[in-house]
Amino acid sequence: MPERDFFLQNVQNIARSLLGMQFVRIDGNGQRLSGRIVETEAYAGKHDPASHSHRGKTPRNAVMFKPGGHLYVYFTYGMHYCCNVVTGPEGEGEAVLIRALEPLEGLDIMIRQRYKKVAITPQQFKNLTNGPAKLCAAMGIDKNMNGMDLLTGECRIEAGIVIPDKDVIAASRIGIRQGADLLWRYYIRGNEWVSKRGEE
DNA sequence: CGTGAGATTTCCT
DNA sequence: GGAAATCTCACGT
Repeated sequence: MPERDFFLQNVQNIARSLLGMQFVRIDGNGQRLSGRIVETEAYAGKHDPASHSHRGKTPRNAVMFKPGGHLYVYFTYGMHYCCNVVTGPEGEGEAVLIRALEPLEGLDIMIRQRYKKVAITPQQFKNLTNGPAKLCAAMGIDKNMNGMDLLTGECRIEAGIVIPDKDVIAASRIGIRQGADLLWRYYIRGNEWVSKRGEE
């Protein structure tokens, strides 16, 4: 499991390094829910027009200004939660959005939390964690987990497999207008769980 | 399989 | 007032 220093690096380095690592949550019953991180996006501080922190601190984005290694969970489109790993020193307002996971442990619990039932179709299984709001639903992440420290909490990052540079694709971030020219979205080439794949 | 409407909070203009 | 770091469902192909 990474130390604090890992989360104080440059936000783009961390977004790329998180590919292949595991995002783990220990739920209220002590069950491990986990997935391999296969897609991320870097959001920088005040100079990144697409970042929530671009216009300064508000009640919603306050956690982004904590030191790296905290969890920033936001509510969006009136419906969904998305989760980020805060990066950089305190006050920078940088974070990495976790956009997609390849599910590894606790699949039955994830399926129940996302679909409220046990039996699902193959199409529903494909949609379990291939998007930022989908993986939050499956992992049971909501506003109660906003601000949690990943180094001590029930939610953490663990070492996984190493992804070589030739298998990392950098692309434009999804769902934004400002800053669309920056290639700050990273994903694993050919991975079936990536939300939107381009040329591979 | 593709397309389009709807759900409905937070923050900015 | 309206867009936003999204997803689901209905309906047509």
